[in-house]
Amino acid sequence: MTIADVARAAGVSKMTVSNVTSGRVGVRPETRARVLAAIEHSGYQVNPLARALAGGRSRLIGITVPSLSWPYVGEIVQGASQAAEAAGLDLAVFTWPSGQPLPDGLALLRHLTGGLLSILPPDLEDESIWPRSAPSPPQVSVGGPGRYQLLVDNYGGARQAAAYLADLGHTRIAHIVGATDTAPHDAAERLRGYRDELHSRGLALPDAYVSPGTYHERSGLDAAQALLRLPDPPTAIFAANDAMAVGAVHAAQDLGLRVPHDLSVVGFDDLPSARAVRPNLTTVRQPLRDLGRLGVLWLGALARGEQPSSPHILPTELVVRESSGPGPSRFKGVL
Amino acid sequence: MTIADVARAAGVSKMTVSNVTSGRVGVRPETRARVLAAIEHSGYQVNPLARALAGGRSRLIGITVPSLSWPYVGEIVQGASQAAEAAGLDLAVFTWPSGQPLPDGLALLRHLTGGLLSILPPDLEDESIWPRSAPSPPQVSVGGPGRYQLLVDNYGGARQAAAYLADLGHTRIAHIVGATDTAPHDAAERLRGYRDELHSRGLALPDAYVSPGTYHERSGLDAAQALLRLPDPPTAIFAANDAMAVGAVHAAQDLGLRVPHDLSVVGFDDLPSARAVRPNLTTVRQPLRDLGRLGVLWLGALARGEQPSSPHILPTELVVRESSGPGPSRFKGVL
DNA sequence: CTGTTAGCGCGTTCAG
DNA sequence: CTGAACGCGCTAACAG
Repeated sequence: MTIADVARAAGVSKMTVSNVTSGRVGVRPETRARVLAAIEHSGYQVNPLARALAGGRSRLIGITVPSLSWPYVGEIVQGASQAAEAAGLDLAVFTWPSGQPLPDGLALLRHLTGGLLSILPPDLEDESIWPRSAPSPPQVSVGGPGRYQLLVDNYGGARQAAAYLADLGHTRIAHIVGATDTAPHDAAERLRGYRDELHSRGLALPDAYVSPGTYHERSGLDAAQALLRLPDPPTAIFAANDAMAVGAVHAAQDLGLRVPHDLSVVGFDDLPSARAVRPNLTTVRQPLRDLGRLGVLWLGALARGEQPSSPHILPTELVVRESSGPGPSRFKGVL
Repeated sequence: MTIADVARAAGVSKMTVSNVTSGRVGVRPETRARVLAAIEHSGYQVNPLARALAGGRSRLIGITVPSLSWPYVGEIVQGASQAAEAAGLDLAVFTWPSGQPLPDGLALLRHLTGGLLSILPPDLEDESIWPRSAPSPPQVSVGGPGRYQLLVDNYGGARQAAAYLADLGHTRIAHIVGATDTAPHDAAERLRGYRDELHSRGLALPDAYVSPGTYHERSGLDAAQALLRLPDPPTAIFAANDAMAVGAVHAAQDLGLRVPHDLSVVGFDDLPSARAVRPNLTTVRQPLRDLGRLGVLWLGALARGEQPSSPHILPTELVVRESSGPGPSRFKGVL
């Protein structure tokens, strides 16, 4: 079943069939009906490969992600997926673990897709994935380097969290840092925001209050355990993501401390799990779905020849729930 | 940069370049070296589209998933992804929400991929996704209908869970059923396993002990709350997945009950989150990553002309953790 | 409005 | 071991 078969059956040329399947104008209604009937009758489907090879516009966009087992990534993809569906586009997801070489499958994307969205792309020397010489589809980068980048205000979000805890009366506020290999930039920015905010308030910040983590729940538990055993333990912990914040809550509970009464915990991300945990997590919300949605929108704009202003930095939002409360000074003063 | 350019630069024919890039034998080493040098120098990359269009074998496999925001699905994809990488294959993920029409992007898969793995595919009248007439790549189905299907022993797993609770001395064991729209077959099988096991032991099973859920944490919480407020509340709850089990734990805690002392809770799935929850969840482990891994292996076998014996049913495994304990009879007898 | 002529880039016959 | 010719299915130009 090729376009030629349909053309023969409808008594027209291949070109006319092509015009019909591509939804182009300028085909007489009765001719169109005849072609459509022939298509229906034969069960013909256009071959997207041949179409792409011949230079037709692609309605497929590609998205590369470091891993699909991180809920974080799933949220972004979900946002992109919805936006793509709304725009009548198809979305193909490729995993591209950071540090790994470029998967061969991506060569395909280059020829087949109308645009590429990369989540946390590895930091390539060259900004582009493809050899510069050849023409490539537009690409937008989420949280990584690139010509068109969509970012989240990690620095500002961290300052929000630190400011919130300080305003509650906490003076001993520790931070569990994110992994420095997975999303190094994000982790560094959150650390910087935390530091700057505390410094600006003249709060002491012992080295021991900055504890390394891996973004995994377990590392949050371990880090918090160590923090809480310090001679002068923190009364509040700001973790660089929700998973580690949950670990911190568990560490506190293991030591017989109550959250938020004895320890306040603030996370970062606001994944659905933040609401499924007891106590519900106070956290800095990242607009993850918006990230995916905007990425697809940008790709559409780029395809239309428009130039989004890059980089675009999305704001975060502090979501106060149950894992945070007043600092000890507020109580101690009264007692 | 086409194959012709490389051929010209290396002073050979296109055929020779093709032989080199396809790793075929019968090219003189020095010629091969010359070609490789020309490729390196020019930054040439084969166009997978043209290759596929010309009938070459594809190293790409496709996988369709209902959604990427369910951790359940992420695990399977992760397994498939690892197996694909090990086999030197590329994997493209497409979302295909159940109930939705076939995304156009899948037409592409048909022409481009060497095989298709479908997670929980919608129940099509016709077993195959494509029109039967045309040749299609092999497809294996995970948890859904199809010529080659990979399944999990949901029935057996549910019996394991019910038997375990009964062996602990529980006599009042309730079940929170999974969504009947999302993965109806799975939910029904788990319910059937639960029923059969309790019946075989002659345990009473009031209608009120079978409570509907949606697979979401919130529905587990609501269902458990209702169950625990029954005049004769259950002492154990078996939920059809981990998320609802977590909800049940929270419902119990909200009512001042201790888990597992006052209520035992068993889940289903054993997602990573089952270990990140307090108390750690006792649950029926599904080999999700194996599902993805096996799917890719089957696709490879099918490409080689072998016929896997279908359906293949993978066993589950009961993982005992902290959310389950002896039934009240054991204690009450002593007191 | 429709048909004709060229390719898109590569793999595959066949001869040499 | 290599080279020429042809075809995969479709679309972009240009005619008519």
